[in-house]
Amino acid sequence: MIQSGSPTLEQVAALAGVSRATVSRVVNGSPKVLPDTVAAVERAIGELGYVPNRAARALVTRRTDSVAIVVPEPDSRVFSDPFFAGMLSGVSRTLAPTPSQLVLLIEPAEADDQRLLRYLRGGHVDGAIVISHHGRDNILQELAQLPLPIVFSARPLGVEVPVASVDVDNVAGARTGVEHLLSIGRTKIATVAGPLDMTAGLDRLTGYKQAMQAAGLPEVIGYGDFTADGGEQATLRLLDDRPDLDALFVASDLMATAALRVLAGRGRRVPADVAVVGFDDSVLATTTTPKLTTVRQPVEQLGARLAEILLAKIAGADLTTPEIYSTELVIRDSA
Amino acid sequence: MIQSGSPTLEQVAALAGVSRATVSRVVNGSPKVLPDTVAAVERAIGELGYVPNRAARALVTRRTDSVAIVVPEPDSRVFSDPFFAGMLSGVSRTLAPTPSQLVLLIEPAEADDQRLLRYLRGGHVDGAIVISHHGRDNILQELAQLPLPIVFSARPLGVEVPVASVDVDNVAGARTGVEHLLSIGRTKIATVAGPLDMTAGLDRLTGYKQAMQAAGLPEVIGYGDFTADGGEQATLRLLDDRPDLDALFVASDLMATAALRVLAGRGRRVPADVAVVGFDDSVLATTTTPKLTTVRQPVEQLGARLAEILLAKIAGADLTTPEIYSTELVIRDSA
DNA sequence: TTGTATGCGTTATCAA
DNA sequence: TTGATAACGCATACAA
Repeated sequence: MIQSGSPTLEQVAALAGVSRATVSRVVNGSPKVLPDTVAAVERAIGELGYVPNRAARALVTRRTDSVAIVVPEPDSRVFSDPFFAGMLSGVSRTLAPTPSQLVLLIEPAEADDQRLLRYLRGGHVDGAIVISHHGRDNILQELAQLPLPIVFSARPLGVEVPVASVDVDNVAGARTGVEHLLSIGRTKIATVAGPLDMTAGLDRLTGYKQAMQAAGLPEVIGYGDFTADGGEQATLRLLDDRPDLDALFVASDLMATAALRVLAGRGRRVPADVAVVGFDDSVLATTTTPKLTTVRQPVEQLGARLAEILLAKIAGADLTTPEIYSTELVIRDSA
Repeated sequence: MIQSGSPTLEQVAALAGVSRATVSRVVNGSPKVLPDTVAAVERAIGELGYVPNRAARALVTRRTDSVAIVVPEPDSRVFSDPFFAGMLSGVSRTLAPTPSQLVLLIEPAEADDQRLLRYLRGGHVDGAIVISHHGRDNILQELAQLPLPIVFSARPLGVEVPVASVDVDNVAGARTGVEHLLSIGRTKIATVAGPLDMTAGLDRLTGYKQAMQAAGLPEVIGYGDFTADGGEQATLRLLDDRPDLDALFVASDLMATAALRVLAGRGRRVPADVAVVGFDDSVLATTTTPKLTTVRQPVEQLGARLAEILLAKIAGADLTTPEIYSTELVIRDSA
């Protein structure tokens, strides 16, 4: 609607004294154009301030030069999650040097999946990255079967077909966190788990169980939902049930901040009385008192890798396997 | 590249036994089509799973049905800022029921403004929202003068032409925060200010000064940069210079978390010895110990309003004035 | 190496 | 109310 006076290939061609086709070749970097011609065309382009019309190009190439980030999650909590922020950062950094633009697809509150699927099926984007922080949405299966290059940010629960995905080894990460608590002499270690309909919640609980079983210690499990409130409730219950706890493995930093607050409220010193290990190493980990010892996942790198895989798939690569990266224990003051 | 078999208007027309033009009318909800015809066309559309080709449509209508969120800020810190998250949430919620898609434009690390400006000038989007958290970028002036509907998330510093913008009254908000500290009997009130090349940093400092002057009290100012580290340094310096402080007005929640940690480290009780008021009411405000008393800005609503204004401008409205919303003091435990 | 001609899928203008 | 037809700006097969 704006660029009514925007110059076209035609006008550049006229000014440069060549044909439209030649200008097109120059614009697209075709090798077989005489240097002189190239120079003339580029001069004309500069003079006119020519910019290719994306719509016209997309119409004939059938490529849109844009990829979607799909967030099948009406909840605005997703945005304030440092996980999402890191992903976005990694993805956009990888896309920056390419011609591809990033389109954000949020599932509207009414949750009409069909609108989203129709959009993706409509060829408006060349591919999609699904930030499926929450699992078991029945939309995941449909997304996975779309005739469109697609990558998931975590193994999508409940999806049977093989799909490309990028994630950390949540099981091993959790195990490492618990093993650290064991190594500093704690034996009454409880966990505040995440929701079990998410890969992250499920796998981190598994890691906790593995470490406890290997140590021959009894499991004490509280269930949260990856929110601060949920973490608070779970911690309160755990403390009531097992007043003698000496350590807490909390499945996310956000829930860990709540746990720290609850412990302070109950007069328990951290880490002297109760040691606490979180998961994420998000910005929250350094804003707490004491600073949080936590299991770091390289979120930005995951996002970058997600974008790389998608670009490769768009270019024709056949990638349908999960990629798993490792975590790293970051020891600060809480354990 | 994908939708090679995607049905076109032509095919729908053939199946429905009408012309392309008529199908187009039905798709675009033209009132003057016979109900019977509409029904026939819709049946064909459903049967074929027809989805309009956006590129073809954009080519002729010269509208792209997409708007950009521009982040002239290579720093990935922007993403992890709850401010950005809230904005995004508000914008996307407002856009959801419209046909417009959200394109994310991040300035790549090399900071080549020209690429960004060329894209915006190229008619790839119908309008743009600039999240200009940082000010004085010299790109702001160029953005403001683009022949494109544009809205700023804060009064852009250093831009002389009138532009549409949405922000809170940072001056009044800060004043309210300081007045609360005064009302609970504090008199030795320092501030940890934000950077002065940002609207938010500048205005909140002004608000602090106004309140202190009105109370006839001396100003004690430390300068941070809206990061946790900066807040920590500034707080340490303040405490060294004025050991007798009894209150702190910190210009952002993130810096306030750092201040709380420093105070705890120095053995000062909050709020008994030193009362602390933050600014934002982001998720951080409830993850600290004690929970933060802070000045709330309705970030999501600002984002929503930003989108509304942009849509209005795209529709032809001539809006080039700032809109200022008010803040609200949220009293928790730190003051 | 360059130019000509054609078509991509849609909307809009003008007749019918 | 509907249909035929001409753009929209570009890339590419084919010719020269």
